[in-house]
This record gives sequence, C-alpha cells and structure tokens, in this order.
Amino acid sequence: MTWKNGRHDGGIKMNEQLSQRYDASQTEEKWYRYWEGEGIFTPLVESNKPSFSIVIPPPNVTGFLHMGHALNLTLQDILTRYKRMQGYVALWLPGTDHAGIATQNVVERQLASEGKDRHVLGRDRFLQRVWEWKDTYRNRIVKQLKRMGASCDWSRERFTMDEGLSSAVKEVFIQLFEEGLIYRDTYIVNWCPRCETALADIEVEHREASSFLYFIRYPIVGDNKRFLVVATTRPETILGDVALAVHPHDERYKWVGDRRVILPLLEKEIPVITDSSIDMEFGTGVLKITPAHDLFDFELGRKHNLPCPQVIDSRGFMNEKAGKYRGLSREECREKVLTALNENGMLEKTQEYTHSVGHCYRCNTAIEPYVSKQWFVSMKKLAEPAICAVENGDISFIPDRWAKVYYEWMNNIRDWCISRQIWWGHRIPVFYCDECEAMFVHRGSPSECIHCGGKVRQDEDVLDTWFSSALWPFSTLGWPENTQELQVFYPTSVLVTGFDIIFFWVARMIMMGLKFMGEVPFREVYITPLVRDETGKKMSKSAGNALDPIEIVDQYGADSLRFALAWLTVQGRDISLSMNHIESARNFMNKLWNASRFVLMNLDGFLPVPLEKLEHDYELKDRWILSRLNDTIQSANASLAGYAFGDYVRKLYDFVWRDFCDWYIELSKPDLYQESDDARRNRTQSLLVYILNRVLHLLHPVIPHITEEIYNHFPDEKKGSLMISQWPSETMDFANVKADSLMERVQDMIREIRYLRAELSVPPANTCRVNVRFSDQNLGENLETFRAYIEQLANCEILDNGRKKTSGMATGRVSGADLFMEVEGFIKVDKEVERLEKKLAGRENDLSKVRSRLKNRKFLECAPEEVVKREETRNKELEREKERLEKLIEDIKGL
RNA sequence: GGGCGGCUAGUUCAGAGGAAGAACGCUUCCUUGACGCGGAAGAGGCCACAGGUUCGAGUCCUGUGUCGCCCA
Repeated sequence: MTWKNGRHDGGIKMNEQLSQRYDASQTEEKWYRYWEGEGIFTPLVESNKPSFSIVIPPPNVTGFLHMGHALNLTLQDILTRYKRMQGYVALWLPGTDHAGIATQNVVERQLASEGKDRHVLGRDRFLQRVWEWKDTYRNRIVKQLKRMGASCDWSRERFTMDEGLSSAVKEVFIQLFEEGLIYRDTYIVNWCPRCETALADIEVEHREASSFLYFIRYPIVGDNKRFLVVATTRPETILGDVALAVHPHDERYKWVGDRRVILPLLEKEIPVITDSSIDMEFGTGVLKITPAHDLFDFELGRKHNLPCPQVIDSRGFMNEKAGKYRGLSREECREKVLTALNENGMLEKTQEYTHSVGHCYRCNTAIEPYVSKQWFVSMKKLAEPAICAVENGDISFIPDRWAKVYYEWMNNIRDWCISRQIWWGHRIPVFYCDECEAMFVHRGSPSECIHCGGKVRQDEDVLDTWFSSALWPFSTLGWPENTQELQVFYPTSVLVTGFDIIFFWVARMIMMGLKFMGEVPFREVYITPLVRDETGKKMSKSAGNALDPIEIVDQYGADSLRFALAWLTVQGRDISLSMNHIESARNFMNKLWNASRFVLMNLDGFLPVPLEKLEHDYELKDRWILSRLNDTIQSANASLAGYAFGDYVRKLYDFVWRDFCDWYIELSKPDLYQESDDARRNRTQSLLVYILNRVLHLLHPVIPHITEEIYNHFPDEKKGSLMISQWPSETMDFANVKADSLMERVQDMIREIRYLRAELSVPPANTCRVNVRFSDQNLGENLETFRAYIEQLANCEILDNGRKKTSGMATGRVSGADLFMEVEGFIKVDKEVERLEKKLAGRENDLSKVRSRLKNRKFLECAPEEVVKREETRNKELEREKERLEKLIEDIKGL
C-alpha cells in the first residue's frame, strides 16, 4: 500500500481533499450516524472482559438541555469512551425522567393557553396529553444528546414511567410498606397552593424576604389593662390560633399564671401555655400557636393536645373557619386583618424584618404549611447503612468534601413525604375498600377487596418523582428480574452529577440500592462543577446569561464545546464559560486538523514501516517527540483515572500545539522536502503518522468526531472505527531523559537567538551568524546532532565553536552555552546597552536571593542535598553571567 | 446562627513546600511551501490582608476582610 497526495487506496474515505479549515458541520452528524449504525454503542454483555458502567442522570422531559447537561454529558462520555477503548465492556445507559410536578405544570400551562384545565379533561385524557408531551420532548432531548456525541447505548434507553420501571416502583413500595417502612399519617407538610400538592422538605427553597414583624396585643381575660404582645410575620394566621406560649423561666411573664387571653378579631378565649422550647430572645418572647399553619406550632400543638383548626385551604385561600375573611387570598387576608387590628388598637407596632420564606422548587410559589393525610418513608433505618457505605469507602465522593454534605443531611434525616396530589406519576399501589374499610397494597389493579370482595378504589395520589429516580441504577438494568445486565453492570462504576441533587437523588439511590440490591449502586460519585458565565454568575434562563449548548454546537461543533468544557473542569471549582473559551477550543480543532493535513499532504511515496525497524536511525528530535508522547500518555491515564479532566485536556493541548506542531513538525520539514534521502523521509513520515495516530486516540474521548474523521483519512493496516480501537499504552523504551534535556537546551538556544534577532530588529530574511561557546561539554559534544535544528529554526549559521569576539556582537546566554550573534550593521548601541542593563538588574536580583539562601547555615543543614546543589550551581551561573554582562556593557559602550 | 468554597497577569483560570504558569486580550514583527481560527518575540504579578510553623510559604496553620453557595 502506498500513498499519493493524501489519497488512500483502501478503507473508509470520507473527503478526498481536506479543506483549509475544519468544518464540524460537515462531519459530526455523519460520524454519529456511523457509530450508531455500526451498533458499537451497545456493549457485548457475553464478553468476559471487565465491565464499566454509568447510568445517565436522566434529564427531565420538561424541556431542553442546558449547559449543565452539556458538561455532565461530556464528562460521562469521556469516561465511557476511554474505558471502551481500554477494552472494558462499557455501558452508558441513557434515559429520561418523567419529572412529575414540573411536567404536569408545563402541560397545564399549555392547556390554560387553550382555555382548558385538567379537571375539565379528566384524569385519563389529561394523562394522554402528558404522554404526548413526553414523546415530543423525549425525542428532542435524545436528539440533543446525540448531537453532543454521547455514546449511549440507545438499545437500553429507559424512561422512569415505562413498564419495567413502573413494576420496580410498585415492588419497592410494596416491600417497604410490608416492612412498615412506608406509612400513612395526617401531618403538616410543605404544601404548594399553586400546584396543590405536598412537597418533600428538600423540595422547598428558602429565600430571604424583607417583610415586617407585627406586634399584636392579646388582651388578658378579665383584665382590661394588660395584654400579651406577640410578634409575628403572619398576622393572617391569628384566625387559626389556639393558644399563646411562653418559656417557663421567662420572668417577664410569671404574672400570667394560668390566665387566658382573648384572640383578637375572633373574640375567642384561648389558653396561655408554657414550653421550654420557646425562644425568649425572639420578639417579645410570646409565641402564638397556629398548629395547622406552622410546622413548629404543629409539633407544639400535638405535644400539648391542642386543637388544630385549618383556616387556609389547599389553594391558599381563607376557608369558612376564617369567618368574614372567608374567600380571601392569604395576602388579601393579611391586609384586612392588619387594618382591623389597627382599628381595634390591637396592633402595637410594626418592625422591618428579613426572614427566609420557603418557595416551591417547581413553580416558585410561597409554600403554605398544610395539614393533610400523606404517605411517608421512614428514613432512619434506610439511612444507617447508607452512611456506613460512604464512611467505610464502598462509595467515595470526588471531590471528597461533598461527602461532608452528604453526612450532614443523612445524619439529620427526616421522614420523606412521598405522596403528591397530582396525576402525572406512579400511582400509589394502595387500595381502599368502601365496604370493610380495609387498606391494602397490590401489584395489579384489583377491582374487589381482598378481604370482603367489596368495591375498591385506588389511592388518588402519585409518588414523588424522586422515588422512582432512587431506583434508577438497578431498575434500568431490569430489576426486579434478575437479569444478566444486573449481574454484569451492577454496581455501576461511577455516577457523574451535580451537587444540587446529592440529597434529592444520590443519597436516595444509595439507600435504595443497599436496601434492594444489598450492594451500593456505584463505587464513585463524581460531582461536577457548576457552569457559570464569564462574570461568575450561575447560568440561568431567567438571568438571561445562559449559553445554549445546542446553538454553540451548531456554530462551533460539539467537539469544540466538549473540549472547552472539559478543559475548564478542574476539581473542586465551578467553571466560568465564555465564548472566548469556545473559540479557543475551536482554534484547537483547526490546529489539529491542519497538523493532520500537513502530514497527509506529505505522504508522497510513503511506505509504512513498523517503528521497531526505524529505531536505530532515530535522531534527537525523534527520540524527543516519542519521549514527550510517552509522557503525555502516562499523564492522560493518570488524569483520567483521577477525574482530572482539565489536566487531561491541557496536557494534550500542549503536546499537540507546542511539542508536535511548533517543534516536531517544523523540524521534520527538511526531511520531507528534500528529495535525496528516501530512508530519512520515510522515517519521518512514519513517525509523523505514528504520533498523530496516537494523538487521535488520546483525544478521541473528548473530541470524538474530528478525531474519527481524521483517523479515517490516515493509513492504518487495520481499518475501522477509532472509537473501538485500542487505547495507547506507554512504552518504557520511549521515555528518554537525555533527549528531553538535550532538546530543552536546543530550544533555549533557538529562543535566545530569536530573541536577539527581534530585539535588534534583524530582518527576518537575514541569515545571521552565531558563534557558540559551550560551557556544558556534553552539549558541545552533541553539537552535530542539533546544529541543523538551530540553523533552521533561528535562521542562522552556527560558527566555529569556542571563538569569542565582543565587538559588533550581541550576546545571549542559556544554560550550558554562550551565544555571540554577529549583528554589525544592526546593532544600536543605546538600545543594546539598555537591554543588557535591564537583564543585568534582573540577574543581580536573582543572585542576591540565591546568595542569601546559601549564606544561611540552616538552609545548608536542612534542605535536601539536591536543592542545595541546585542553588550552588545557579549561584555560579549567575555570578558568571553578571560578570559577563558587566563586561559586555562596557565593551559595547566603547564601540 | 452553623458549614463549605473562592480571592494568583487587564479578564477567565491552572499551580498546593524548593527559580511565578496557560488561554484570551495587549505591543512589535512575519503574504516562510499545514494552519492568520496561524507563526516569532515581548510587556504585564508585594499570589486579598495580618500573624504563625519552616532553613525556605501562592502552597501548611490561626485569624481578618471580601464575594458566592449550602443548611437552619
């Protein structure tokens, strides 16, 4: 097989000619279709190779992918593709979440715009609408996932409400119910009056609100001179007051004894109780107790056996118990109550006050505590083993500080309210008999009571979405059936997700996984950074600062976005994404593309030769680039193993752009362009192809499309997809410290000469003459191995070794060599003196630092030998250089 | 009120005990046969502040300030 002008005589050939600029829109979708068509996202389960698995954090079917998803997907895909190339049976299992309240809300809004509401439609027809919505949005999201290049196994895609997952939900509910870990209770819960459903504690978002403290007088019964004054933020709830309470040790209120007070407006007598949980510091130290509308009061009411009258209904309106305030909203009622109290002289004063108010995390309405019959999961027993699993290292968080957040919540865990008064979701599998009043759980849909055969009806409520999400790592793999998938892929390898759902999701998956599988659901939890904008603000649609990943993908390509995101992902820190980053990433794609183009364009007459046969003929640059490559492979592996995505990308960026393009390609040009030495040209071609091939492998996990595209333009004995070809391994033979350090010296010399040329304005076309004097013998002895490199890249001619002449020369110095550049005709005395004096000042500064260190006896005693040695060498070097610079300045002044 | 995190070049961020780094932006030069989405050279930093540990501190400890999150 031979090559001619980049044309390949076999294998896949996509574009005959490579354009000058890389155009992602020409390649990305094509390759995704190819991978999908080849079925290579689907792992072969029968294989006895080690397995690697990730379940996707299922996006909600409420909308679009945002930048957080894009980041999350990128990182998961990097891991999956990396492991797949390493030979693991790698599964990335995709799917979507039904997102109960959120989805119901959007569909209700859609209905409202048509002038309808769900009650008019009825439950069945409403659900049909939601399923339609779900199909549309699921398709959209899947399309977006594919556009990102996500190598998910679509043959195993799941939805939290599909048949299998629904049966898993039922199974779990029933088992927990039968064990007494799920119970029903009348309790005060967080209630969203807009969604008209209960919420779990963590579904409430607390926000500071500036409001007022109202000081309200409660007259003492039979004493028209004295009052008890209560400070409250919610005056409208006095309609539901059942008592006042003070701290038993509060001296201010000892006189009250067991006197009663009159509830203003309602003119009702209520008792004054004492309880040691009352905060004497807050307000006046007197608390009004409204058990039906405050969580704390509810507990207190239960403790003291107080009644619990509800005055606000499920929609946040005052009910018939509110007397003349009936029918008013909470807000209207507050105004009316305040006016009335003021008129009666019962409002003592009003004070500005900031406090935190709970809001529904789905619709942002202020939460109303509400007493109702709900289902709860008893958490303590489930939490204990889940805490242990993290403590004993069965699961680790990365970065590990998130484990603390997890512990904090788990150690203070409260029972989980799982019933939601909505229609979209898993219906609670509990049935009630109208005749014998039995309540029982059932896996099917029984029409008659299992006890008396009477007519039954199913509980109207559905389960919290997170109840089904909690089962995701095993329900998606087929549980409760004992499938082969479960055996091979459970526990999953790693979970990649955001910190904001550690409580909602991660903790609950751990509890459920341990409970039902007897094994953790994943070994590691990688917590992704939060994506912020360039000013550090959280990206959000409402703030208007969100970058749309799909728009960026359309414009710059998925690879650019993925690259930028991975590049910025450094452990333990949020990332600020700006268009600059995307552009830099895009520029890198172009650089890689053009480096490849260069290699391809120079394969005339190329006969691929295995590297082993070339080894003896390597020159310095070849040994060096292989050594750098080896180092890059090693560091890529280390970075990926430690989830250091940013390090992985940075390292490759530097290798490709700096080592490979700036140096190796430049140095290889003479080999390629000269006609006389075929062996030499062929060796360089082989190495260029080899290095680039390795680079494509190493970069494939982060930028899969472009690497696949380039890969398929290149010669390779076994053609096929890069996606499933083998990940490079480092070779000890390639590591070459000598070549590394020698090449470093050479680069220093080239840079120094270029610097001198620039400073002295030597025209680019002018080949200058440079006399080199080596102080490092080894360097001098090797001159012939690198002379050509310097001459080529610094456009100069290296003169006889050892000669020294100061007049008419600019002087440079690098470690191991002095350089004297002939610049007669260019040199400007003033400028040169200024330059050298500046340099001298810098050296003197360094020298004084080194000297003081070396004068310090303790430094000599305590510091490691190698550090002391280094300082000594440096001291000598600096002294020599200082001397030389001083002399030089004098010489030049004398010109 | 409790906790966590950030503070390093104009900007966005790496660096976690031994000579201050990258990207973008900026200055100067370059129509060199892969790339101007490029190349070469350069300017730019009391690493928030104050104490401490150490021969040696962006780096470890203790405070302070400031910004941002989480929980109550």
